Amino acid sequence: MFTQLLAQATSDIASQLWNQQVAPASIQIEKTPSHFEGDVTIVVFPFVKMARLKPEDTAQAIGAALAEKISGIDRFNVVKGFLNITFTPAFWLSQMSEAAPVAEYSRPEGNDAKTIVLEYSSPNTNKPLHLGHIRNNLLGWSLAEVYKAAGHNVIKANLINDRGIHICKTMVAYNMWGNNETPESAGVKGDHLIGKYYVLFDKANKEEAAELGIEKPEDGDTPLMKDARAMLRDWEKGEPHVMALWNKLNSWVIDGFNDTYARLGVDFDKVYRESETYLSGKDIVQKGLAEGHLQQDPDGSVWIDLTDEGLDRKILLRSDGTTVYMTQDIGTAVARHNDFGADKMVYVVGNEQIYHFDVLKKTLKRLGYDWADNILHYSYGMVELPEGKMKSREGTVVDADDLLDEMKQTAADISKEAGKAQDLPAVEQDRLHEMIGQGALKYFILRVDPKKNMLFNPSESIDFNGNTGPFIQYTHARICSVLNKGSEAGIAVDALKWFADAELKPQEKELLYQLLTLPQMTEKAANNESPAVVANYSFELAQMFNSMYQEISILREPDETLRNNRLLLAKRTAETLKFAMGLLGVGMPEKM
RNA sequence: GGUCUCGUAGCUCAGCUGGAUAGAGCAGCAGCCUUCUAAGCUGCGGGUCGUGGGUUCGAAUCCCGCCGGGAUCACCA
Repeated sequence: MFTQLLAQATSDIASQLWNQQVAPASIQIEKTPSHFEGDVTIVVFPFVKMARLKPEDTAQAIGAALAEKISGIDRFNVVKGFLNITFTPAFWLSQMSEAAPVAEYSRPEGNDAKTIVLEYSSPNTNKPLHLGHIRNNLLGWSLAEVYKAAGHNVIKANLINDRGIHICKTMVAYNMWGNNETPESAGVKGDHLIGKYYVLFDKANKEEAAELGIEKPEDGDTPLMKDARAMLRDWEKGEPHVMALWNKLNSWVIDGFNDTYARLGVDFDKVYRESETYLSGKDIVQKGLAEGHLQQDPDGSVWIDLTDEGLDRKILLRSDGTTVYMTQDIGTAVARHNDFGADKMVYVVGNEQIYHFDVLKKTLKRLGYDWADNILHYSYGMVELPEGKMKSREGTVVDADDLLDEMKQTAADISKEAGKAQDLPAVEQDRLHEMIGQGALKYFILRVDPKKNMLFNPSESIDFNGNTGPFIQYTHARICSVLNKGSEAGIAVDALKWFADAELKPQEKELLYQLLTLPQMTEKAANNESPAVVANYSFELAQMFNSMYQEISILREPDETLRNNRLLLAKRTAETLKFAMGLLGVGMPEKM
């Protein structure tokens, strides 16, 4: 974009006038605020010292030199250390025709393209997905798209946690109360059926604990917990009847997950099962012990001592020689690094596991794997309800499938009330409502800073007006409608007419500027690893468009060149919105 | 207690690699649909950017202290 040109020219001027090297990337160039005259502003305070001039004179000197170098500069003015530059109409108009098509931003030529393995979702197979999982899935998928848009190669991975005490609990409950119930016979998704038995187990276990006076039902010695632990031992031995049940229940859950993934438009290049990887890491730890990086206690357990790095002593192998969570993560990280030659490994996991990943990275480094520095724990905040954290056991969760249904229904209600899209076939309307409902949900979740906890208030539900996904979808549909009406009336968009010498309105310059910053925006989103950047950019763009063309007419403009410029801007806006929101997984309807 | 993190309008959030008068949306009030989609637009009211210092031409943004919320520190995952 032209700001890079401007930065380069300014850098050259600094070296000519004051013999100082200034990196073009470090020069601050911004859109001029609307209450000052000018199109873009260069902040010249950093040059004041080298110029040995007052800020005003420094800006004046740079401005004069720039005006000589760049013919597109019409005039400039100086306010304190701010150099405000105004370009000629012809210069502005040339920018659009020189800009690369939006489609090309999706795969820029990146010479620093990295191979990134990005793990996300990673659910437990004992209960259905809830709103917290949705945040994980959307962030993970969208982050992968953002990386791709910045030119990286991404491998999306999912490690399904299909083994352990939690699934044994549901197996015990199913054996006791299941009566051969299946998802088909119960008429529910497999993950919901399994979730029912998990809750049943927990409830019954609490009752047993209360009767027996056991304090902690979780790790206490209730008969039910003993059964569950016995089943886990049988599973590890590979007892056929246990394996059969385990396979059956897991396949139900995973089928259910896959339905939800498909509905959300979330996918994976590689799916791992913890049952296949849970033994990994043991040999690595034993090797590390032999090499003297680790310690062994008298009872045989193996530890790493990270107290000198501000952490604690952590166990890596139990006294019976079995692995723990950390051991498995060491094993899978090494395998993943070797399998994919990954430059970077990203784990999308909630912020309650910051400590765990801190230990993982430091342990890997201690074991001699220097690439541990390339591990990023992409930790996101939790979704809170007005009454506090979501807790599966207390039933204070927002179920993912229910929420998706509700969003779709709300979209349908609003659409019907407004009398929109009534002429579409029922199937199309259904698809539209799904797209809008999901647009509202995805935008709601992705527009906030991933690091922060976010609040979801079910009683107020998610908005469809204002700074929302549907607003951006609406803007896109409106533009499509204008373009369609135009072509019906024989007014086609002609890219060549753009060169005509017609002044752009200030708002149109702002819109054009925003459109031209798309590549910088995707780069920023990738560097900050934040889909929220994309969401906020899209909203600003849509808002600018709506605001401007509420009053100004596009198709009824009598001047052919002006009309064509507006059509071009409109078309470009629609393409940009579709591309940007695509990074968030939000579909853009042509009608709504 | 140690470590990490968050605190911006009544509410939900932007802005944070320091820049000009701190922005949106929702909620409230007042307007705008025989004219390209009103899921929209325009206007009004609403702020000691938790607090006290420091760094400098300049701090919501960087550093330190304090106050308040959250997370975490298992032979669980």
